[in-house]
Amino acid sequence: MTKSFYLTTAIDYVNGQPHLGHAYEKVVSDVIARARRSLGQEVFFLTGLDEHGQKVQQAAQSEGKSPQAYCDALALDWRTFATELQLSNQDFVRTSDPRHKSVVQAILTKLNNEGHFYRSKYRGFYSTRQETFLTEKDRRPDGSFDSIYGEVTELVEENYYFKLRDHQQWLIDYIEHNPDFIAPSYRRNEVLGFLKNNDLEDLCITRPAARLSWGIPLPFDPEYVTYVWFDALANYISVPAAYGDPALRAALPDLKLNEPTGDQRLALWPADLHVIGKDILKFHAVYWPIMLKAIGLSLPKQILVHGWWQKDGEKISKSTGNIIDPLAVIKDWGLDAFRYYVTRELAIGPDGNWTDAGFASRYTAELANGIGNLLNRSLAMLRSYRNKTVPARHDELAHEASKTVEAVRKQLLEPDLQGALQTLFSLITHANQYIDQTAPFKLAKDPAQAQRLDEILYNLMEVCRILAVLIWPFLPSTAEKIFAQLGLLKSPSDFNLAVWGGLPSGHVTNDPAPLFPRRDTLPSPA
RNA sequence: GCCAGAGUAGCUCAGGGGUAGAGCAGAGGACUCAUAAGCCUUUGGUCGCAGGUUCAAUUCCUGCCUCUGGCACCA
Repeated sequence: MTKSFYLTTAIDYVNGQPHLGHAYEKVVSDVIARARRSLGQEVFFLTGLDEHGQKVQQAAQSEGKSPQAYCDALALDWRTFATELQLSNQDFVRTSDPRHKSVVQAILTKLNNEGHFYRSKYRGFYSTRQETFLTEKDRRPDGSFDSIYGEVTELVEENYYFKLRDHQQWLIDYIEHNPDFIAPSYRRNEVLGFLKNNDLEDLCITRPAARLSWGIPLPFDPEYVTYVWFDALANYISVPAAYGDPALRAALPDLKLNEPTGDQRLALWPADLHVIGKDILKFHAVYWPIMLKAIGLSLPKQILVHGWWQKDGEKISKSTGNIIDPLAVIKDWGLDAFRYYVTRELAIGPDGNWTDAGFASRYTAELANGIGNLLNRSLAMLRSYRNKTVPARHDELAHEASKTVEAVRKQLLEPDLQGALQTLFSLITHANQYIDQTAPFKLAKDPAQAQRLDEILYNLMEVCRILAVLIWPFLPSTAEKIFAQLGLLKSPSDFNLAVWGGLPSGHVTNDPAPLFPRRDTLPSPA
């Protein structure tokens, strides 16, 4: 059993409908997953939902539903969302899954037995709305609390805590010795700055069941449910454990979950990549590694931190109506146009700025006039001049194409998705220049130039074929369409197909049809 | 306030001790296979401000100004 490339997204809190930020993270992750598969790796891509907590409990109550029924309904929307984005995830985890609960309880039992937890009283001001205790730092000069906290009450509570204090130094060392552990590097610097300038405080990992019943009960104290950390973060290992991952089974020998047999067993841990938003960096780069070390597991290879989207230079906000509805955009422009814009517009890391004009501009200039038109004009010429039949192989653009292929391969592995798209589009530009320089439409009028015309047409068709393979991780449907128009029966999902000379002489293509029809309207307001 | 980082063409950004670069936008042109697409040419800049080091600074140093991110929740 060889270990798969294991890739996760953050699991989203099931409190409302998916928006652009969720869609972005999922698409980026999916492109990486598809790229790795295309390059020949076995990939396990996991996404899912975080369902426990007070907000869900309250929302369910106000709708007169059980929390589980409430989550079931929303989970349907989120699964549909994943489908609409054409995510290629292998599994979809929900923290209310029985398999997840079993793993969480096994972890808690083990860490409790090994003395990682202690019980302690805490008196403080509690904000129900924010589900958090407030400190003196949260107070305003007049002693009151900001209205974002809602009603604040003072209460005394006994809870369980996870000892973090002893873990600070090894974690600093680990991050310093593993420069790729947190990417981009400025996020790594932030974490190191935090770890070096603050003393870690122990982590409160429970809530009294009396106050919060919608959670996973502590196996050693039914008066409590576990809270956030050992619930949500644990999804990354609960699913591998359910698939019988050897590393996890070894770390959690008392796990009460049937082990799958034969082909269903998977080796996934350690994760190769956690894709997360910058808001949850600390949890993933500080708490999570410490939890894993305590459990006795190795750390994920990389935490890749993406930025947030703005719209028209302003913060996206439901209350001001400054929002993007990804599903509306997809309905209007097509999924691949959406996937293209969010991966092309910004690198993974910095914040991005969504503008409808920018979206329309990339659609027209790059998708319609770029890749769409290149395929269209190339196929149209082959149809007019050679009755759709591919001439003998000729290698005039082979060098340029293979240079592009190798550069894209590197960028996909990094992963530099924006860079890969830029590289790939340089081949489109090159092919368009080639058409102008060689003017096949002039040669077609002179029978004496038939040989030269054959050569040019072959080069164009072959570039289009290779482009489809390169673009497949980003725009799977478009890549399939290109192959279909080229009359190819295979799927463009294998990077090995991006080798020059794949089109056999005599092969007959199909008719051209615009991949991205030009349009003159802006996307409808979300 | 503290810690990073950034200020370069209308916009987004790359670069880097010695005549300033790309893409998009703008202007002009030749062509016609194509989704009136594509191609070629081209106008734009005291490289944030002030000092310093140097034969030479946009680049290195110092100070200042402005902005962004992090330090508290949120994809």
